[in-house]
Amino acid sequence: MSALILTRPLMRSRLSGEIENILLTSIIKRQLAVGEKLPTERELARDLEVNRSTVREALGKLESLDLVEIRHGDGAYVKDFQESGSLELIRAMIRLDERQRDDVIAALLEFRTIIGPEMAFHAARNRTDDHIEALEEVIWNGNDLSTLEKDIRVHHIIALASGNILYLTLLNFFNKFMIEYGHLYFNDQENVKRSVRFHEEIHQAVKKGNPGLARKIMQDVLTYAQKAVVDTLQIGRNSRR
Amino acid sequence: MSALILTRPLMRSRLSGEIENILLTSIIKRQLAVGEKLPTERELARDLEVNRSTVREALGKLESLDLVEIRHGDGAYVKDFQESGSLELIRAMIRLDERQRDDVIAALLEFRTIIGPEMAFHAARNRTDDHIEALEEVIWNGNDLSTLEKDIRVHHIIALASGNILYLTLLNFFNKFMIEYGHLYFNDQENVKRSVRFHEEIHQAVKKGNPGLARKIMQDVLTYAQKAVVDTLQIGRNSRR
DNA sequence: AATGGTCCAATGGTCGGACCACCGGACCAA
DNA sequence: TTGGTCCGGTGGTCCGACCATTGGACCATT
Repeated sequence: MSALILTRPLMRSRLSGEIENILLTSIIKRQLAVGEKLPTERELARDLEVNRSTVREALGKLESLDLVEIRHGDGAYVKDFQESGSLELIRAMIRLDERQRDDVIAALLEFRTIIGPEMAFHAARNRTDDHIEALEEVIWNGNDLSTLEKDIRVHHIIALASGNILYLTLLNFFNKFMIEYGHLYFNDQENVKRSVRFHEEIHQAVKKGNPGLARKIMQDVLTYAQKAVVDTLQIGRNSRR
Repeated sequence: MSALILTRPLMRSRLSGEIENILLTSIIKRQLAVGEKLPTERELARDLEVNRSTVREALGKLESLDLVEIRHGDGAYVKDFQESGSLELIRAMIRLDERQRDDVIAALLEFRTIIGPEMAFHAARNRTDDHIEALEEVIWNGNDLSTLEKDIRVHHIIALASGNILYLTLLNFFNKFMIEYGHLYFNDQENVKRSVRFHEEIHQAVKKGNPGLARKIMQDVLTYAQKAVVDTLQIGRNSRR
C-alpha cells in the first residue's frame, strides 16, 4: 500500500489525436468559419507532414463529434458546433483549454441537481428486486471500494432502475467527470459520512418504492454537493489571484 | 415548388460504417462479453475481407462511443456500454433496431419535459439583448421557415441564452430526433398554432426577464407535447396489432 | 434560354504491404 | 524475489495505388 496516488494513467497521444486537436481548436476558435471547406485530406497530410490515413482518422473523430461533415467526392465542411456539437464536445473543449474547467463543472452540477431527483423518482417507481439486490451488494459488501466508487455505483444502479436510458447515458457522462474531480467533494471526511448516510437513505426509499421520498433525498444531497463543490472552486479561484 | 418531400438525403454507407455496425451489434447484444478482447485488426480485416485501414476506422468510431478501449501493443477490449455508453450510442442503437424507437422517443420527451423548463428559467435570467434580437428575427421574420424549423431555432436560442453549455449540447441531441420525428407533433395543425403562440409567449417572458413565467410556459408546452406524441405513438402501436 | 447528357479533374474511400512503437510474457541473472 | 533482456504479437503510422463519387465544364437537344 503506497501513499502515491496516480490520478490518471498518463494519456500518451496518438498522432491522429494531435491532428484532431489542431483541427478541433481551429473550429472552436472560429478560425475556420462555419460552412467553410477544409483543405483536402491530401493537402492536410502534406502540410502537417503526416500520412493521409492519419488525417483521415482525425477527421473521422471530428465527424463523430458532429463538428465536420465529410462528403465523398467533394470535401469536408465545418459545421456550427453550437448547433450540432455533442455532449462529448464538452470534454474535448476542456482538454483543449483547462480554464473552462470550473465553469463546466459548475454547469454540470447544476444540471445534475435538476435531473438527479427525477431519476431517483422514476427509479423508486420502476425498480425491480434485482436493482435492490445490486444496491445492497454495493452498500453493504462494498468495503473494498472507495466512497467515490461506491457513490458512482449507487447512482449507476439508480439510473438503471429508472428505466430511462437517457438518465443512464447522461450519468455515464457525469461519471467521467466524477472520476477526475470527485476528490473536490470527497476530500472532506464530513462529506464521506454524508455520502454513506445518503446511500442508506436512498436505498430505503427506492426499496420501499417511495418516489417522492427518493426524489427529496436525492435533491438534498445533490443540492448540498453542488454548493460544496462550487464553494471549493470559488475558494480556489480567489486564492489563485 | 414541388409536393415531393425528401425526408433524408439517402444516407449511403461507407464500408467502415458497415463494419462499425457489425461490431456495434455484437457488443450491444452481448455476443461479445464485457472485458473480452476483440480479434486483432489483422484478423478482423482478414475475416471480414476488408482492408485493415477500414477496420481501424470502424474501431475508432466504436472507441468514440466508449464501447471499446484500444490499447497500443495489446488489443481492443469490450467495455460495458451500460457503464460507459455515451448519448450518441442511443442513436446508434435505434439505427440498428427500429423497434426501440418509440421507447426512446418517449424517454426523450419525458426528459425534455424535465430540463426544458429549467433551461427557460436560466435563459430568462441570463439572456442578453442579442438573444432577444435573434428570437424576434426568427419569430417575426422567419416566414420562409417551417414551424418545425422555427421551433428548433427558438429552443436553440433559449439554450444559448441559458448560459449553460449542457443545455445547448443536450438540445442539439434532441434536435436530431426532432428533425426526424417532429412531424409526429406538427402534423396536427392545432399543434402548429399552439407552437406559434408558445414562441410569442416564451419570447415575452424571456424578454421581460421573468424566469418563473418562462419556466411555466415551457413546462406547459413540453408537457402537452409529450402527452400528444406519446398518445400518437400509442395509437400507432395499437393499430399495428 | 433551358434542359439534359457526357466527360473530366478533384476528392474522399478502400486497398495492400511495409515499418515503427509498445506491450506482455518468457527467460535469465543478480 | 526482483529486476533486466529479449522476442513475438499488436496497434499506430506510412507509402503508393486504385476505386467511387462529386461538381463543373462542355455540348447537344429542345
